[in-house]
Amino acid sequence: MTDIRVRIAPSPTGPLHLGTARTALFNFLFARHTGGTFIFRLEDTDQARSTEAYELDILNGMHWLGIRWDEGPAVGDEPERGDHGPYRQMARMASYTEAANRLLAEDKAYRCYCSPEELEAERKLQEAAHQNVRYNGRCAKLTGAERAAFEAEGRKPVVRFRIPASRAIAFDDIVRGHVEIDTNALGGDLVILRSDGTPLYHFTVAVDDAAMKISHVIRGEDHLSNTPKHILLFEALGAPIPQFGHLPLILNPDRTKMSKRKSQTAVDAYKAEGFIPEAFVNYLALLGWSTGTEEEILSQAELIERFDLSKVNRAGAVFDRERLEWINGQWIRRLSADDLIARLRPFFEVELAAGRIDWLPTDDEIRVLLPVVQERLPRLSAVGELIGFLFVRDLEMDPALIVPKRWDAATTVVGLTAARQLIAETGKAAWDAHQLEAPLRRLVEDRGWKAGDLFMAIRVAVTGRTATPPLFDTMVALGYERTLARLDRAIEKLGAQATTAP
RNA sequence: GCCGCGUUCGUCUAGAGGCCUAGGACACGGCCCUCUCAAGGCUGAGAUCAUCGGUUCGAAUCCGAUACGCGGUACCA
Repeated sequence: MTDIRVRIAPSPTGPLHLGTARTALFNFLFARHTGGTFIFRLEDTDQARSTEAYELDILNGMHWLGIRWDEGPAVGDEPERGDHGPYRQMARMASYTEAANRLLAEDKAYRCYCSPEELEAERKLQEAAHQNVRYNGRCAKLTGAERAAFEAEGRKPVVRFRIPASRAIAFDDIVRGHVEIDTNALGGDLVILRSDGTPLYHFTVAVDDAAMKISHVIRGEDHLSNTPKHILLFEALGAPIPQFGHLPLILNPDRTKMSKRKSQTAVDAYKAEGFIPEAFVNYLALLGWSTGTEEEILSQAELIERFDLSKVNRAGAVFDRERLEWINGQWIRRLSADDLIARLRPFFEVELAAGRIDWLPTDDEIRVLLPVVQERLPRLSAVGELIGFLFVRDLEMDPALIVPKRWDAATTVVGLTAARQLIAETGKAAWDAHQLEAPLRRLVEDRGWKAGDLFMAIRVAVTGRTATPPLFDTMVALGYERTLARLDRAIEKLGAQATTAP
C-alpha cells in the first residue's frame, strides 16, 4: 500500500446523491489504481438536517454501487474499521474543540461577540456601498475589559479563525492546474465554532483531513473557491497540505449544478428503475473522464486499471439519461442467465404488488424467455411492460388495436378463426415456435394476405399489445390452452363488435 | 458586486503545435435484417473547435482580451 489516502465525506442530510456517488467513485478508482487507502467519513454535524435513514441510504447506495472503503463505518460485520476513527463527525467533537482551543491559545483564532443581527446589518451596509461583503474584524483585537463587558451582557461568542489580509494562496490542482486566490476574497475571518460550541464545515474538514492524514482531496468543483480557507487552516493546525483535485460538476439539462428540483438525483431511484450497478458506475465514470481510447463498456476492474485523475475533464457535464440507458442495455445483454433471473426477481415482485400481474413466474419460466427478453430490456423494470401479459389471468385488450391497418373487422375475424383452427391442430405435442409458424405462413399464402397483418392480429389477441417479443416464442410461453382461450375471446369480442357496429 | 473556474457536433467526449478537409459514442434520419418491438450491421446529417487579437512557417491545441455560462462568497454541507 502506498501512502495515498483519499476520502469521501458525505453529509446524511438527504438520500445518496448522484454527485456524491460520482465523487466517491473517482476517489475509489484513484485509491485502487494507486494502491492507496479509501476512507469514508460521515459529516453529520448538521444535526438539524441529518437523519439515520439518510445515513443508511447512503451506506446502502455505496454498497450497491460496489464502492468499498478501507476505513470508515459499517464495513462487513464491524461497526467501524480503521486506525484513524471515529469516522462520524459527531463522535469527533472533542477533537474540534481541542483544535479550536489550540488556535485560540496561539492567537490564530479569537472569540467574536457580534450578534447575527449586527452582522446582518453590516452586510447590508456593505452591499449598499457596493463593497465586498466581509467580516470587518470588529472583535479581532478586543481587550480583556471589552470581552468581559460582552460576556456580562450575556453574549455567546463564536470562534473566528484569522484570515491574513492580501496574501495570494496558490495551489496546483490536479485537474485544473495552477489556481491562485487572494485572501481578501475570502470574506474576512472565518467562523469555525458556532456560539453553541459546535464546529462548522470548513473547520471540521481541515481538522479531520489532517487527523486522517488525507493526502489527496478529490471533490466537486463547488469547493474550489473554498480551498484557500482549508489551506490556511491546515497551516494553522501545523498539518501538511494535501493535494487537491476538483472534479467538474454534474449538470441539469440547463447546465446548472444538478439538483433534485430539476433532475432525478437520488441513486436509489435509479436502482428502482432497473439500472444495474455495473452500468451506473460505468456511466458515472465516463461523466467527466475518459480513457482516451474508444472503449465505452468498462467493468470496475477495467476502470480501476485505466483511471487517471489528471485526465479528468475541466468542464461540467450534463447528465444524459439516454446514454445511461444505452449503457445499461449493454450491461444487461452481457449478464448470464442465472444472474439476470436473480436480478429480475425483485422487479416481478413489484409488478405483483402493483397488481399488474397475478402471479410470479418460476425461474425456469423466466429462463426459457431470456433469449427473446434479454436484448429487449433497457432497464430491469421494463420486464413487466415486456412480458407481464404472460402472468395475468384475464387479459385486458383494446379491440380497436386488434384490426390491422390494412384489414377490416370482418377479415380479422376470418383470419383469427382460421389461425385458431390451425393452432389448435398443431396441438400440444408440437407446441414449438417453428411448428406453429409454418402452417400459419401457408395460410397467409393461400389467402393472399400479408404475414404481418395476420400475425399482428394474433399478437394483439394473445398479448393485448402491438409490440412484443417474437410472436411464436410468445405463444409457446403462453401455452396451448391459454393461447386458444385468448384467441377465442378476441374472436368473440370482435364478432360482437362487427355485428353491432357494422 | 467581488473572486474563481469553464467554453470542441443537441448530449458525453477524443484531441497535449503539423497525423484534424476535427475522430468515437448516445440521440436523430435512411438502408439491410424482419411477424411487431428490440438487438445487430451498413450509412447519413450534425462542430466557422465561444468571439476577437497575438505568438508561430503552421493553432482546436500556446498567450491576452471580450462575451457568455457556472460555481463560491453563511453561526449550510
